[in-house]
Amino acid sequence: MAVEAGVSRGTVSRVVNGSLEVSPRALKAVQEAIQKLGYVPNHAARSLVTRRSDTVLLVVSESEARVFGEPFFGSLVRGLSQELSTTPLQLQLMMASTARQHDRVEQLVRNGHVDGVALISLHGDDPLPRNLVAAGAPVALNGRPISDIGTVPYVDADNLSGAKAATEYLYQQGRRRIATITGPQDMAVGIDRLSGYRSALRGRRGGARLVAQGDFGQASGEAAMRELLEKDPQVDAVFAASDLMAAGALRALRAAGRRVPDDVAVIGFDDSDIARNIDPMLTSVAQPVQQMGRELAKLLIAQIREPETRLSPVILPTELVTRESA
Amino acid sequence: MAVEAGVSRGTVSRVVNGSLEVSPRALKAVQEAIQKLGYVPNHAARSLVTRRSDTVLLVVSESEARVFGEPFFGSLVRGLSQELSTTPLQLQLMMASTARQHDRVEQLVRNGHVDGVALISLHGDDPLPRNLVAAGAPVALNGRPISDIGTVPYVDADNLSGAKAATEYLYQQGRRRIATITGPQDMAVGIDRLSGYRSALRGRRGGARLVAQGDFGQASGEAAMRELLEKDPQVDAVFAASDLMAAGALRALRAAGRRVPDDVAVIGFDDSDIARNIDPMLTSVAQPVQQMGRELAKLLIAQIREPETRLSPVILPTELVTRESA
DNA sequence: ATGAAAGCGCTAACAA
DNA sequence: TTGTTAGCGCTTTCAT
Repeated sequence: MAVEAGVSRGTVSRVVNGSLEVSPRALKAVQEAIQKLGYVPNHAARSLVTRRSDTVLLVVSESEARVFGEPFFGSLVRGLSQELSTTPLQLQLMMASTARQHDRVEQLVRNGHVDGVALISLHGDDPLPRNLVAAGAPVALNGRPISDIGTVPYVDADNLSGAKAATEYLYQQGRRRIATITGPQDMAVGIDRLSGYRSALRGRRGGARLVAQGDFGQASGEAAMRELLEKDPQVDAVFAASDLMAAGALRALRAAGRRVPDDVAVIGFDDSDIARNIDPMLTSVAQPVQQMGRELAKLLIAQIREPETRLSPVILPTELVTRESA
Repeated sequence: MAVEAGVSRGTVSRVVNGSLEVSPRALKAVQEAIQKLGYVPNHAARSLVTRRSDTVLLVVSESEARVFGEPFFGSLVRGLSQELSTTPLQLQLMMASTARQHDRVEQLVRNGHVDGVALISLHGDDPLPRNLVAAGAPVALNGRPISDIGTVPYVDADNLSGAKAATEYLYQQGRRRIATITGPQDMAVGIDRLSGYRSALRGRRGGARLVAQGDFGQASGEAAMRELLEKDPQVDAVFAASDLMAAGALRALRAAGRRVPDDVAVIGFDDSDIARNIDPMLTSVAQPVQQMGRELAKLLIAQIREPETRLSPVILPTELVTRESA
């Protein structure tokens, strides 16, 4: 390589790494040699001396993956990958739910095998992000951590506004007995979507406050809807904190002989495949999952470039997609 | 490290790599030192000398990702990751749809930056697998390649048997005018599911052959169902090559005033979220996606361990999951 | 069974 | 601006 271009290895290295202190002549010679030989720097050798790995790790704490549903994962990865492709960073993947696996992640970080870590679907108050930050690694979270970590930047959808918009929409449609089916209240996403509902109804007169608990799953939505119908047979709208629960609600409503949206309007959350394919098609709050992946990557990239940066959370807007159900 | 254990670096290396030619004494000393110091070998340094990367690359040819639906991706990755976690291999991810990106994958392989490549959601007759094999890299495909490559091992679900089982089930339920909604006929998965339908009806008397084309998407299923109803208003069953198309068919049937399953039985394929959440819940053919991920990894691992191995395709069984729609 | 030493391909500090 | 050189941390002969 160096011979081919008639320069020293040092100069080749300078060209490859975009150093400004290279003569146009040498630059050209090296570039041509690179072309001709199809030269690609050896990653291991470079990594050995620079002590960078040019790798970011995506850690999936499997446990809650189900909560978000799988499509979430694919879109997020797509976004991450997209953003990383503008850098030399490679994306590495690891599932880690057990403590043992978490230890392994910590080791990878401490030994400089990865330059940064993105964490998704974390357990409530997992200590992993804290430990990682303590180890001095760039870290970014997906989803607001429930125990406020303060120092770890995260990306999340604006669940509160989304839920609020959905509820307000129902109110504006003239609905006055608006119920909600919540997600688990030990997760930020569950809490925030309930807060949004409450906030929309605050100060409104005539608005009933009908809350039933769910776990984001279909069955829980169906049960919750039955419960709501029993509590208040007059209920004329329901905001469910997930599409799956909305689908369950739809079943319960049909079983009870209520027409949707004529008798009861239904809104879900996530704008998933199900929303588009169920009958009636669900009005739902969409979150920009792929964009969230991109922002997650950006958070990491910024920290890797500028190790001392303190980043703020990134909250991405949600959007109400109206279809047949409300 | 070496000092701590009172041995040479060479011996440490021997212990770490499980060489048999180490005295129990030295072995113990080194192991204790490793424990004490939390030593982890530097991956870059090792890779530099061994010329292995201990990394396998998962390449997603984005274009068709949609066809399978996103949940597919998540489960597959989970399986892959699970299987790889029993080895020192790391999973690296890359989206590559453009020719440029394909080139990059080839370069990574040629320069020994990855030890093997798994390819998913390939375009019909993508040359990438061939090129990769030519470059001497272990390769494994997900989904039978349409142009028979012959030398590249792949993993696939038994689409033919699955489709056949679904159709036979309909027949056994007494249905005699069984239609099908196919997937695109330029993909193995579309072709095989149609073949399965045909094979089930072959030689059966009274069985109508009603075929309508779809593209795996919901809208195409709805249109296809309308078309089928027009062609044969007496149709009493339909096998759709995807759950999405089955969901579309359900819509068309409801619009036409047919009851499911009373008037028309419906079976989908994929056993996706939608199948479980739609009303009526879909009877559907399940494929073991996570298992497919595991097998994909195994294919790679086998080739990495034994470079000259010629592997056969792995066809995994499908299963008919009966619910309300048939 | 073990130590000594060479060298994997690269970057970065230094000298020129 | 460029060449020279010293390692980065590891594995792997080759001696012993």
